[in-house]
Amino acid sequence: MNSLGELERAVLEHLWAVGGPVTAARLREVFADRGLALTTVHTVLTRLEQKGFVVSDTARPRQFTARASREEHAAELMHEVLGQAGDRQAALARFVGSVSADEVDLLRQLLAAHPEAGHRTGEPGAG
Amino acid sequence: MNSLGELERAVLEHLWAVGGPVTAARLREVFADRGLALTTVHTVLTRLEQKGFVVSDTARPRQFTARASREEHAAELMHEVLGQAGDRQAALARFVGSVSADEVDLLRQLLAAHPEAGHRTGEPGAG
DNA sequence: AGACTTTTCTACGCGACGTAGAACAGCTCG
DNA sequence: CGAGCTGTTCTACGTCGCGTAGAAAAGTCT
Repeated sequence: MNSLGELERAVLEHLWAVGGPVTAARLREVFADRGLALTTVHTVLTRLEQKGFVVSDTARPRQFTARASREEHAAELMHEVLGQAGDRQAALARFVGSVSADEVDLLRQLLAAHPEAGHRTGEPGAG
Repeated sequence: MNSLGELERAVLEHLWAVGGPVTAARLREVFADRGLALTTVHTVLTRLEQKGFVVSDTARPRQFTARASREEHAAELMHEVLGQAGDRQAALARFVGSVSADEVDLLRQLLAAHPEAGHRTGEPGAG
């Protein structure tokens, strides 16, 4: 599922941090301390692209961009994990049952502002 | 993070399904269709134990048990994923923003019944 | 003690990842 | 248009995790 290698992970993290498109050459500079060859960076980027975590344009100095933000990615992963749980509801319950108080409050706010779902507490019935 | 091989995964799934302790020999029977050697099953169980997904007693025909239920495991993984997100709140928001309507409702119920946190939305009398 | 069961040790093939050279392709200067 | 530099693709190798299991050691039963 989330099987990324150390370098792959680091590269993806950087793409997330930058937010915008980055070239292989630029990334190489960023990871200068590792003394990587340009092809190494390229290979990693290509693999990340094959795995769907990164996209690139067709411009000449190819621009690589994280397909989703770090948070979107995390949210997606959470869904994946939830999907593996068999009993999604039970897993959700466990999850909610173990988040911090702060996050419980946050969840409440999030749900209060949420547009979706019945929320049948006196709905006129929009549809 | 969640890097389990196919067999490891299958074994863990079975331990979850069974719920209770299982011996290597029993597991071998369960996966008879794969024609595995007993040592293979043992190796897998040992690796799962090293990874912390399984525990075993010291009884002679060693009994292996999943450390957590499937749902607990999923919830733990969700936390791990959330932890990787940098901005936990943003990730939570993304997550909530993309769950199904049914699950949003479930989350509301879960949070309503949740003992933790302030929940200052006008409690009836608790206080 | 002998026979059978269980556990440990060791190892091999394969695929993923870190790593990079070699070759190929496109832009630039003249 | 051609030489040269930059960027891209192809191929490969070492390492490690996983599936797989044999051999041997350790424990159990009668």
